[in-house]
Amino acid sequence: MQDPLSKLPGYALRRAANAMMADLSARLAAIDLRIAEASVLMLIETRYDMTSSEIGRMLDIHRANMVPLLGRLEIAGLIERLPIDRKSQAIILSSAGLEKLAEVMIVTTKFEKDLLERIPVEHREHFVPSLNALWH
Amino acid sequence: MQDPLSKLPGYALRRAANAMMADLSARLAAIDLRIAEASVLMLIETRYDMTSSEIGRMLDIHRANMVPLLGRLEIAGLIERLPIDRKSQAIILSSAGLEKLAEVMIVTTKFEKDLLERIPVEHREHFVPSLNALWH
DNA sequence: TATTGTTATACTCTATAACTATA
DNA sequence: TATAGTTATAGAGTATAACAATA
Repeated sequence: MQDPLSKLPGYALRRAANAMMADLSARLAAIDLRIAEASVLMLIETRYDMTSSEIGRMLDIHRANMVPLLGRLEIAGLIERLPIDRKSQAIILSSAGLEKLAEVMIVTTKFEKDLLERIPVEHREHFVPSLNALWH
Repeated sequence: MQDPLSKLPGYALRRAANAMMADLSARLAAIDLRIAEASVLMLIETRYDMTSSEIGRMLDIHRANMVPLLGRLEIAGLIERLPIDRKSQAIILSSAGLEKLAEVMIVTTKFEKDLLERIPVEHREHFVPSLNALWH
């Protein structure tokens, strides 16, 4: 569906992100996860000392909104909470969470591959650096 | 805020779009418009025979969600409805809508300029073609 | 039969304020 | 004083189903 707004970078960015995130959402729904939930699983694999607030700051999710998100992951048995002190707790992957993460990697690797292949090869290497310049 | 997900094209796309749309939202709020509303004003400038359903298809907005959107624009006096037949009506800019559109163009032109300038010059020309390949 | 405009509804995502307990 | 975790709530955005009227 062509329209006269396609030449605007901001408009193209919005449409592309909406289309790709709808695609990713559908793929992750097949393994019962939302995008933000999958992001959390991927993020906490690398460290075993991240608090809910810290995860939220890294993923740009308000800590108030982390509560139901982590609640769902905990009910699904994918994460555990380890007390750091009497105020904070580390969010870590459970063994079921580690298995789920393997599924996440299969889904996201395929997704990222399909995404990149849609971009003409002469533009492809410029894609991630451009995007990261917009929010880093 | 660096994190290990930054290298993933899909993740970078989501973060960049969220950041830029938050920026654009704030700029448009200064002239009492939402992003989708501004998009409609820009789109209907070019033609005087577009129906609500047609606008929705071009902007990827469900026609059920066009109802409150156009309702707000109509209450603000920015659009008018012209009967095409007894079923359809054309959505056109009012004179106030045309004035508002001039403000929209000032805001969005500055926004698009600032956005592009954040992208390193060697990547810049590849940006819009890459994005449009993802949803066109 | 297909489409337009509409109503009603629900779910997700995001944002803010406020509270407590602890650092 | 600042931060962590939480509750409650509200505003957006998005999605589906269903309906009457008209093409």
